[in-house]
Amino acid sequence: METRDRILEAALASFGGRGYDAVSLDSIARDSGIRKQTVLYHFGSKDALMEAVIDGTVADLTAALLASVESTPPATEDDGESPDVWAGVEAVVRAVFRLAVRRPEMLGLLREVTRLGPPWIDRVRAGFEPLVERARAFLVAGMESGTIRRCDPRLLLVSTYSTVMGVATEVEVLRAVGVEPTLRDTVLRRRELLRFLRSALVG
Amino acid sequence: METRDRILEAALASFGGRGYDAVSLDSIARDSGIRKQTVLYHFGSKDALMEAVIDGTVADLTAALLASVESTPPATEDDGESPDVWAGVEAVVRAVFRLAVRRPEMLGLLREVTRLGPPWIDRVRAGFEPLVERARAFLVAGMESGTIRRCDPRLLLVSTYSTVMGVATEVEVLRAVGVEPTLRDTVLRRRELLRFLRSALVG
DNA sequence: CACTTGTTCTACCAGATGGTAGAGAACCAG
DNA sequence: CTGGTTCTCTACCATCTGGTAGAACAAGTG
Repeated sequence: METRDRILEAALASFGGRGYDAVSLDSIARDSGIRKQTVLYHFGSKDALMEAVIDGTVADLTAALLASVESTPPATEDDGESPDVWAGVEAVVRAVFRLAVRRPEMLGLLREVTRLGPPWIDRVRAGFEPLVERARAFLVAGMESGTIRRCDPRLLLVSTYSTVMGVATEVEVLRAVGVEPTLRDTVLRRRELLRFLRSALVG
Repeated sequence: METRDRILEAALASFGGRGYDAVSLDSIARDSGIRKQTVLYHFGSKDALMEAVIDGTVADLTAALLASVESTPPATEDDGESPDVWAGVEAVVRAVFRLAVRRPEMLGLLREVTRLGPPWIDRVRAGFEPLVERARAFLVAGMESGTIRRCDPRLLLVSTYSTVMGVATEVEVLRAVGVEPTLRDTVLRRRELLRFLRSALVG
């Protein structure tokens, strides 16, 4: 069972970092210290390997994000008081940045899959559906409590997602505007992003 | 000279839509109604073709964005009055959405190149440098006139870029939250995005 | 006419790709 | 020891990849 995990790890790094088409089974095998045929023994084909990588990543990302949210008090709907909406947003942003630093391949894979589209994206959509629904409900609750400005929660979710993912992972765009994405710099970026989001959400 | 243009068009559509690695010279030639060797006659190699596609796209995008900005009064620095910052932002967003509808391959190529990184990204960076500098100066002017909240203009630029590009081009993310990216829907998306940006920038 | 130049083609190649067939080794159970 | 299961390997294959060599053809130009 250990070989299987090594393959998955190498495949995640390659697929998330260089992209599905740019990576060969041979190179994944080389990274794992084995032969290509061993890869094909554990996962029947390159497509099947990609499926396994996606499923694993979706599970890990879901777990990380849920954990980050659950460490903050949830916004129950019978709570007359305004729930601490902002703490929730901040927790998620922190989780995403932690992922961007520690497991950048995972966010890279997510980007890659949204680029490749079907059929890969379907697995992600299915796996993330509860998370998306939860985020939507979170925004709606924030609007009803008056903390978040009223608008289409789905579009607000897309805007927020794009902003967070972009600032956290678009290394080349950062360089293009003269920001070197060092580790120390990441903290500044996160703080600016949180200000940006607070303005955008609270309106 | 006509064949050359047909090749460039087909290559742009393929590279921007499916990605550099996923596209073969044979398929580009097929789309252009010619043989692969004719492609290699006009552009010495696949890499050289990609370079030409990138350069053309950078030029076209620059022209489109500059035209959109110049149709609105520029913010001169000796202008004591607050220049109409918001009109500038709105003009650019409108231009990007027009591109997303009419030439989605161009924005797709831009995404692809930021994903591929060096050496491709260098050409884009070089070509966009004046545009980036102009945008940065625009934001700084907005801050000094009190229209835009004060912060690091480079990071604000990255946040804004990410949000606009995401909302305009991330089709699969839109579908994941239940928004079908139809043409009619695009207008709504743009309006919501502008509200989002106004809140985020004005703060 | 011959000669050059520009363009598109057929023919071909070496290397990489995803995938198949099957041998050999390690292990456990009887 | 024997037989079966699990895993990793070598050997091989059909196909596709980017790229080269050079013929065929047209259009000028002297």
